[in-house]
Amino acid sequence: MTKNKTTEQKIFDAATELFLEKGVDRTSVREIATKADINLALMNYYFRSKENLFDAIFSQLVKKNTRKLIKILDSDLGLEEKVRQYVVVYIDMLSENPLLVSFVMSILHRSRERITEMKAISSLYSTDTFAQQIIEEGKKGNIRRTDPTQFYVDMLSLIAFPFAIKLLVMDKRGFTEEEFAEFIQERKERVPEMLIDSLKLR
Amino acid sequence: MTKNKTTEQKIFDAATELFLEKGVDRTSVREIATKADINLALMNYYFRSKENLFDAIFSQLVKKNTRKLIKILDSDLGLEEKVRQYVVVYIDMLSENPLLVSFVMSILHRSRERITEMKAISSLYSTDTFAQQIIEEGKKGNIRRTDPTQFYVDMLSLIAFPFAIKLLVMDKRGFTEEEFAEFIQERKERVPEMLIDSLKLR
DNA sequence: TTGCGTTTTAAACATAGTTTAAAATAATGC
DNA sequence: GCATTATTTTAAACTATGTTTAAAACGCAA
Repeated sequence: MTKNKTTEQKIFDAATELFLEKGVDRTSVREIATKADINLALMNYYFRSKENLFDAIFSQLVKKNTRKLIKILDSDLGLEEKVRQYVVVYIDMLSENPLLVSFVMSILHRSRERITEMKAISSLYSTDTFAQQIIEEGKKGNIRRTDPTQFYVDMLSLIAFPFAIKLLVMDKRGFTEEEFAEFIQERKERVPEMLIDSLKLR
Repeated sequence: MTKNKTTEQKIFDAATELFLEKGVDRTSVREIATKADINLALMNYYFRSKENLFDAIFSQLVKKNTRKLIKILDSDLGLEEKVRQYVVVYIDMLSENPLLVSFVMSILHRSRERITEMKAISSLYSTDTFAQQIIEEGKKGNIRRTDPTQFYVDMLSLIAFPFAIKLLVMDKRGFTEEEFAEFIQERKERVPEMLIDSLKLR
């Protein structure tokens, strides 16, 4: 019963598992073929190339994970609450799926010029109600006048970068996996506080 | 006169240029050999492997660039001034050498387990007077009690990550190179302010 | 059952990093 | 100054990668 999968699905699933486990570059097509129990050439038959297969997998991963985040940004929550929820949900997401980060990093490093063409990227865009909200609240004098792009970049940086430098932090501080996880958990309070503070009038 | 370079130097220089220009993965050994005007096998003769050559180049790049940063952290400046200088010098460094970031990112993504073995990493470590300073000032009640690691990670994130997601930001906001450079320049004021605010007592 | 489009296969191809073993060159000892 | 030894350079081959090819196997409608 577990084996009604189409060939395309078998390839997709095997590749996803391997890519997440050992990284794209360190996963060979022959390895995928073996794990999926298919002929080598079928990978190129169904997906035109390994890069293409990667794109497909990445798109699916991003879509699956960013839906909730975009929903928060586009909701009608107040700015403070919106930031709080976004940070916590995002950090939880990366905590549960730490490989997503190195996955994303590998794209940023890969294919420089082609990055904007990636289908998946488009799903990273919210409808910008968040940016509008920051501008509006600034005009009303509820918060400091703030460049939404700067604020959004601050937010992303404080959320995602620690995962990217995980191994460096662990090595420098002698953290175990558990200690690093704890370190990250603390950030679910620290980061929103910092971001909201930066919006406060002085 | 320009050609008294030893073979090892010729390889090193050609590879450095190519790695920075097109990335490590997209630079072939044969290409390096051609540019350096040497035989293909000499690359393996002088450096044991391409990965090793990369390590050597990376070490040199990191050393050359981080000296100034470590000096600031280990200086006897006050905390505020130290943060200000560190952020500005770091951002300037990455602005002038934007390829350093994608270079570093590629390492974080590469060789996961071997990362701590990298010679270059050690030069990222200051003698931790900075951490001590944060703890001391916290005890004295001059600033909020703060986990130095958290603060350091905040700082690094706000400085470096925007460079890593440069293409995403440019695409999303329709920035030109100049506009992105300007965006980064603004962060030289914004980021220290944010960091210093986070230390203030409330 | 025949014919035709789809799927699968084994084999070959091009390019990558690396190794080898011989040749060329430089250095050393007598 | 020559013979020997060590170092450097070379061309070629080796292995592994992603990809392509052309034939075979399969599925199904006419």
